[in-house]
Amino acid sequence: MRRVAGFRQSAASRAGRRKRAAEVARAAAVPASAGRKARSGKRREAILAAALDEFSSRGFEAARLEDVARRAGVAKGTIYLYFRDKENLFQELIRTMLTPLVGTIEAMGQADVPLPVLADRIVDLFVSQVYETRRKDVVRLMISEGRRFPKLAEFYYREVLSRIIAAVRALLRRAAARGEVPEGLAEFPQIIAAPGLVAIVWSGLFERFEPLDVRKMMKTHLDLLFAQGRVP
Amino acid sequence: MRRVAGFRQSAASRAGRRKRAAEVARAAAVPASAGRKARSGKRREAILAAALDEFSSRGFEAARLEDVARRAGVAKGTIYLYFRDKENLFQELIRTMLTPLVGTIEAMGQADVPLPVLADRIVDLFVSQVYETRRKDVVRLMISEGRRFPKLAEFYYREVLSRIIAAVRALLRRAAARGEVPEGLAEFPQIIAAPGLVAIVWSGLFERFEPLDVRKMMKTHLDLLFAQGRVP
DNA sequence: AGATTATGACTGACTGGTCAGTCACAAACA
DNA sequence: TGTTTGTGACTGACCAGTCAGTCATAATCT
Repeated sequence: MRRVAGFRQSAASRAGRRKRAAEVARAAAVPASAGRKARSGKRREAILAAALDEFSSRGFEAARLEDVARRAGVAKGTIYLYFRDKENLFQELIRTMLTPLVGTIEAMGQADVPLPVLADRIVDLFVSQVYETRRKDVVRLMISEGRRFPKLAEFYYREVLSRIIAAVRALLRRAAARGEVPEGLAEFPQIIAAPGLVAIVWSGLFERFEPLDVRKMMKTHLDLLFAQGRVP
Repeated sequence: MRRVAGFRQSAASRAGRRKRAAEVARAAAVPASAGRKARSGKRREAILAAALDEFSSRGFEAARLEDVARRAGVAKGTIYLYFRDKENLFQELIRTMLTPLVGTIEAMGQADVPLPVLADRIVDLFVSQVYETRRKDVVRLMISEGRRFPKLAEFYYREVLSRIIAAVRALLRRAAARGEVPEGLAEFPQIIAAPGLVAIVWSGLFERFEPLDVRKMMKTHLDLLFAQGRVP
């Protein structure tokens, strides 16, 4: 995987601060006093967090593992003790950060609550668990780079997306059976999530020109969709 | 990157293969018979088309200008006669392919047609002018790479997106005034476009696992949103 | 018209900068 | 002490962008 020369600052200008920064970061990230097991876990986490920062701001290709290492307070070679290669690091980042969310969503899909309450819950869940979180960056990364990592896209589809879709679809079907939403909606759970995705893309590209009230947009959207049942 | 006018290997030793290769490549892309003006235009187009192919399949960073050149039937250096650098090539690609669409959309925003007809028109416009077109790839590129090109995102927002949003918003306001859609919707024209964006992302990442009927999804969505007015 | 000269579009080998991944060695631990 | 964990200089491969040189075509001349 290759690089573009023009878009980064000169190597020389970065080199000066490097050593000092590494020492500071390392001390901050992993206290030398902890046991080996705990220390190892913390290192892994530190590397993943650093990787997310770097991948997010420069993109997967342009991100330098040396910068990831520095940010994690670790030497470059150390990354290779925890991850097979750059791609595997990316994979583990996605897996680690998104898999836990699935259970939460599936749980939410079980309960049959009144639609207005459901709308609020969906909005809250998205905003508090994704949008205001580093998960937003992970999702953005998946959107941006996923196409070039078919295996990763497959993993994500199988382990995350298909399960979320199934949960939402089941929920919508039950609501449709009660006549609260039209039948057609259950066929496209993607519609429910669409504004969330728009918000993530928007925040990365256009927020600075025109801020977007995510919460309000999602609420407006869901209220509109869910209002169908009220006037049969 | 600068060059010192140092020693290069003798020109004569290079000249041997040149002529044949040049003729073959050029013949494929641009007939040598055309006038200089026409020829130049075709070359530009050929390079842009090739760039779209390469950027789409490998991403901006990983795309090699040498591959773009080969695909366009042109030498690498020729690209630099038409575009300042790789980034400018990307910029021109976006500008060239998306700007013309704006007028069409603004025109559509003028007419006040019945909502069900409007829904069909929006779906048709999106599917026939974007989704089933190379513009889909351009939009995908914008989504994927736009964050790392703030100037490009700004251009795109100013010249394309803000105008589309304004047109759709005006349309929605007029519909709201007639009571055909709720007031709230006009605040978020993004909601109208959201499933289109989802479709583009989906097609790149998950189509092979679960195909998506874009037309039907968009229609379902718009019919739901626009159904509000029918039952006051 | 045909011959001659001028132009600039086009070529592609080359350079300098870049970085993922390796490995010989060092430090920390138990 | 031996084992595990960590280090960072190094290497091999990579590619954007350059520019001296070429040659098809246009312009000018006869």
